[in-house]
Amino acid sequence: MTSGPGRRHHGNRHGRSEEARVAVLEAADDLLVELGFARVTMEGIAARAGVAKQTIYRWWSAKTDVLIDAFLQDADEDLTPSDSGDLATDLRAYLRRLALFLGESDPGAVFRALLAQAQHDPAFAREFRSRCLAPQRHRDRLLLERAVTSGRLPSDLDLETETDQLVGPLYYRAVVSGGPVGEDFTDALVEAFLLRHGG
Amino acid sequence: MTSGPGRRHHGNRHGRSEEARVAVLEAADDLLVELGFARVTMEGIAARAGVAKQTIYRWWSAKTDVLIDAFLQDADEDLTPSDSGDLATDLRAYLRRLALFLGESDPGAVFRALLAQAQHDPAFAREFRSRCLAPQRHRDRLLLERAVTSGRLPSDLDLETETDQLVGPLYYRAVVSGGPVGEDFTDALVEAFLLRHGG
Amino acid sequence: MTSGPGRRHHGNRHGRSEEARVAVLEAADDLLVELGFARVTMEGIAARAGVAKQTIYRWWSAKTDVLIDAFLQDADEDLTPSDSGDLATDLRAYLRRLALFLGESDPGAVFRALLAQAQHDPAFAREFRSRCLAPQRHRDRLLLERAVTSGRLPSDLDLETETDQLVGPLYYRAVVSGGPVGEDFTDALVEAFLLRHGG
Amino acid sequence: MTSGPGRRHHGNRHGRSEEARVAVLEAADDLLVELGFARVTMEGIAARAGVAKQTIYRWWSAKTDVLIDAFLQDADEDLTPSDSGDLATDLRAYLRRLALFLGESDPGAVFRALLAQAQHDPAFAREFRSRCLAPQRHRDRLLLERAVTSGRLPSDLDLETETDQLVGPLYYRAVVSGGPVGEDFTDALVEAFLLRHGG
DNA sequence: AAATAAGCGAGACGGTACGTCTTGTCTTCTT
DNA sequence: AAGAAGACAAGACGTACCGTCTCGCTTATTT
Repeated sequence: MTSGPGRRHHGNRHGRSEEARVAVLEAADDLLVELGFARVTMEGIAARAGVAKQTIYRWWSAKTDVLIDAFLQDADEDLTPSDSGDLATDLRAYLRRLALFLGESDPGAVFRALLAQAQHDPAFAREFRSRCLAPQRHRDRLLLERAVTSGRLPSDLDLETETDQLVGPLYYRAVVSGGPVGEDFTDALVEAFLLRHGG
Repeated sequence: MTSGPGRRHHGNRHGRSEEARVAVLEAADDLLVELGFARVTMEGIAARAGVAKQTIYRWWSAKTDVLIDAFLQDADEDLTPSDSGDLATDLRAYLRRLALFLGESDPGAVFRALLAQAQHDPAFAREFRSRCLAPQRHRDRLLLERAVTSGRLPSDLDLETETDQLVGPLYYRAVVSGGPVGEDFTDALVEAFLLRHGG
Repeated sequence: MTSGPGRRHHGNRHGRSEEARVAVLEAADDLLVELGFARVTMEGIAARAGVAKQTIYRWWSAKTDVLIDAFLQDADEDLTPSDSGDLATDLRAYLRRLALFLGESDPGAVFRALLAQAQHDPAFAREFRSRCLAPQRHRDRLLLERAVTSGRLPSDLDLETETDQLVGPLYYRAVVSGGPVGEDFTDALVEAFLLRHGG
Repeated sequence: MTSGPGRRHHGNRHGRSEEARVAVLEAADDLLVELGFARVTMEGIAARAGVAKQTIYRWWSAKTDVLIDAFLQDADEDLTPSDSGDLATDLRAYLRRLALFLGESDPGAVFRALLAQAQHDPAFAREFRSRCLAPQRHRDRLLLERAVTSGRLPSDLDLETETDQLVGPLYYRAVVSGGPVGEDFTDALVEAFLLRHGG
């Protein structure tokens, strides 16, 4: 219970309060899941976090900006693809985890809310794409990239289109149609891929 | 200075004003394209339409409700699949039109905005799914349905999964990744489908 | 308990809500006396009056503007000089009432607060002078004016300076020095006046 | 680049920085004249003085406290009555100087602002009366006191009431009515006094 | 010389109130 | 009866200051 070197205090000249930062991100996360995006407000986040509004505005520009940070803290760890050596196995595992993430998890709810907000606000869309979607896209295509590098897939493969065909239907169900994204479905996507590329 | 027979007046005892209805839908449509969803307000719609706020609230529950009506007026006509007899040709044509609709058209912008709002508000999501997404889903699977009925595709085909694989990547690019949805891409989706089933 | 023609309701196209107007003025008056000027806030007035902040801002520009209205409702009735025919008697009576008003009454507290605020804000000072001080000044010199008109005082009397000598010391004690303003004091001011002008 | 002997540096263990003290008082004075009391803030004073807010709060309790100090530095020197031996002459001279002080000078502006604030805040009123008004009151009655002591005025004179009649109208014009306080006016006040006592 | 300790500039913090904006309801008058 | 007008209660917005706090620096004295 010692105060280590990373311990930040309220207000000092060397930067922001880590305590406040974490409280805000957690409050935003919780409120989104509890109330839904529309009813999350800066005032609500401040009250829940026990923080002054000005402290939020000092470090974030809007509630979407808070939520991006909240999302980024969770997304990396949950979604890094494994690498067993067998492409089919890895793809099946990754799509299952992606499905759970998008459809069931709290960070997934944040992701969908931000994705929605990006439709409403072009300026935010740019921010969201570069900070959230680009890394996510990178994870989504990572297994195919590795397979090309290791020679298990031909080097002239159109990675963009192939990735879209692999994960697009999954996002579609999770975000647009609201259909179920169970193992049957994700496995079928992998089967279709293998049919195209000879697995 | 006479009023023609079809002329509807402000306030009358014979039902709602068609004039006001149309003015509201057009104002909503225009404002969405001009300002983006976030900056469309009921007050703005009323002002643009030259209509009292109460008139809007009398007939619609919220701005999303107005936009659904505005969308439904435009969507049907644009997206009914043609039927040339050749499945591959029809699929290619439909996906191209769907891509243009989602990515470029004004009704497509309304659609994306409403889809986004459905992420933020579960109650609206139900409304939107039944009134907009279900018909859209019906159009998206119509060609495959016909082909099954006419025997060109096997009757045990999983229509849901196949439709998702066909249009999912397209929605994904249009709504999520923001990538281009040109002919190359839509044709590639049809090729993949034919590889699975076209023989 | 009927709703007469003057009865005003919440929001209609023909003007403001009398109910809200009165509630705001009373709330402002009460809060000033209870808390003192510095702790009267627009939010506090709104909450006490059961009124939305916007309703206050629609009709008043600031809390001082509300207080001016609150003051004007009370001041007229309390301070109209009587006219017994005897100048000395009338002057003594008026100064006593003025002393009580400035030093003891609730409207007097409002007056002192507004006078103070006028020192702090030149723009408000102009407003306050024309709407409150000018009528007050008129009341303060009314007895002398009448006496000049009726010939009891010479027509070349410098009314401004005489009025200042009569009431100035009283305002000075009430507002500046905080000294007592009892009958001894007000009567002494009248004696001095009579000494100057021959009783 | 040497530091002179009187030079105070940031931080030392034996007392406050004279440099900071002076900078704060000057900043407060300047800002009051430039912006008016309402727009003078602790943050503004700190910024103008090139001083940390905490430094101000360490030595003063509020902006009014700063202004009292700023006022006291200027007031004494300007307003000590002269003593020519002739009461009427001295009174005329003093009232003219008092009028200029209250109505035209920068310290007079500070005085009026503090007087105003004393109306708003009873606790500050006590502070202000004892530290500013009492000495001022002493100066205002000094000439009459001396005249009593030296036998030029009767020893049973009610000094309080006489002083009020002498300077009250002047304060009244300067602070309340905003009327002009020229020589005509101040001389008239002295004439009235002489009429009462001058013989 | 090193250690100590106070005042300092800096600025983040939890708060409160500001004045504005939009929402959805309501009432009145007009057509 | 429907519409136009617009006042209303509610409550979130983003900003400005408040007064408190911690920090690391500078400096004068003490050891």
